[in-house]
Amino acid sequence: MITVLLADDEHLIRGAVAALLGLEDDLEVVGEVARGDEVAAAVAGSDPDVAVLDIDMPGADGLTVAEELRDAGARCSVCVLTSFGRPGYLRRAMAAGVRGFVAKDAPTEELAAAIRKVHAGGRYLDAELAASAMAAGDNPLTQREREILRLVGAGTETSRIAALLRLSEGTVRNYLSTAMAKLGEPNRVAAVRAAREMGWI
Amino acid sequence: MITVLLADDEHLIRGAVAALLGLEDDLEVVGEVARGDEVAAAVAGSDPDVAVLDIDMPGADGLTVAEELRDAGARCSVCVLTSFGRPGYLRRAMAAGVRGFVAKDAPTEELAAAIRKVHAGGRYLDAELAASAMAAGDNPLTQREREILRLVGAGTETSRIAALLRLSEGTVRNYLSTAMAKLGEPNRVAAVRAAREMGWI
DNA sequence: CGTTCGGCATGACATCTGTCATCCGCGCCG
DNA sequence: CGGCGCGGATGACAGATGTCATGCCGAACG
Repeated sequence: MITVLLADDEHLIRGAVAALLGLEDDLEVVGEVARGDEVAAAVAGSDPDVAVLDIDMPGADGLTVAEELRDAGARCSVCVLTSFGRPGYLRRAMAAGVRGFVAKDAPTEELAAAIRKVHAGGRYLDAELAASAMAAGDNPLTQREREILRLVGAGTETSRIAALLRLSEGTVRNYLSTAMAKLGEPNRVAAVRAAREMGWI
Repeated sequence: MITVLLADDEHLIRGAVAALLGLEDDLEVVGEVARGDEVAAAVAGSDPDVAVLDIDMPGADGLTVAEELRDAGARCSVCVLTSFGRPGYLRRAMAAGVRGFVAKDAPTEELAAAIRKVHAGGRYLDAELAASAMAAGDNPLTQREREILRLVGAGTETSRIAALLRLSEGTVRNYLSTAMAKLGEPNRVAAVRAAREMGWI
């Protein structure tokens, strides 16, 4: 029997996935949490074989949590679940020692298959996702560029961003300009959208 | 036995919800589709008692589909499933004759309960959602403002928006200005974010 | 009927944004 | 060591953005 911990912020989805896994004879859901920052405690408490983490969560996102678990030397394997085909996430997940990567629009059987494979010490990559990650290539954005794109995406004014990062406004605009050039987008709104889509911010 | 049609673009989630509903003795999932524009055909084909529609779907969003079903005089009741607490969606759903409205982060039991209630001719509203809808009030944006916010959100340049809508650029900026004022946001990015959050675009 | 109001539309103006040339500092390699 | 490339940082400038005053039209109302 493989024990599983589920982390996803949407209660209904979490329950539905639990129901799905419950249909498998060799899988047992031993814990559920709604926030990234609750995962560590739950892993310590219920000691699951595999942790299934959604990426978009309040508290801490799934990838950050995976990095924490690796650094803490946790016993359990990690399987990440992602909404869209954000290729950039895959690299970070790999770096965090995640061995399972499943897209939410993958066929139903894939999740259980991924959990088994990961628990056996293997890797599981959604084929579509892996392909789009190859196609997209590396994240070309620097730390500063990502930071500023994130703030712009939150609707922050340029002046506030400059103050927050102790930069001149011109510098902030300049980072945005290089980011827009790298992404091939004509303005900040499009750049934020594109970077989000790629999983680069 | 209540027959159910599921519409959600994420395969895994759709399968998981189907598994969840499969646990209920009186519910049977008789069809699944991944796109809004496939719903009408599936309803005609499998003649379900209740259609469970996600709002965010390619092809046509859940609310548009609900309006279509109502206009076509479809027999089946509709239960809408929504990701975030986008209060603005609720009003549109009500107007479209939707009688069930469930948030994806609602407790697991709520979906089955909503389906039964809706099938019996009653209404089902997620309490949290209803409360936030009351708090948020009406959508203050005009048709034009919504149209332009949507285009800006897609990263379209002002000049292209003007061309698309046969307006002068100044007019486009003006609609954005009034939208920003109504939303209390300082720039277009923030305005788009706020409007999305409220379910107003 | 006249008035009033809200949505639509425009141009002019001040401000903000995006681009460019430039400089600094650091790590790397011949 | 000297030179090169890259990320970080800046200010100046042209062009895009946000605001404002204004006008038009149709619906609502006395």
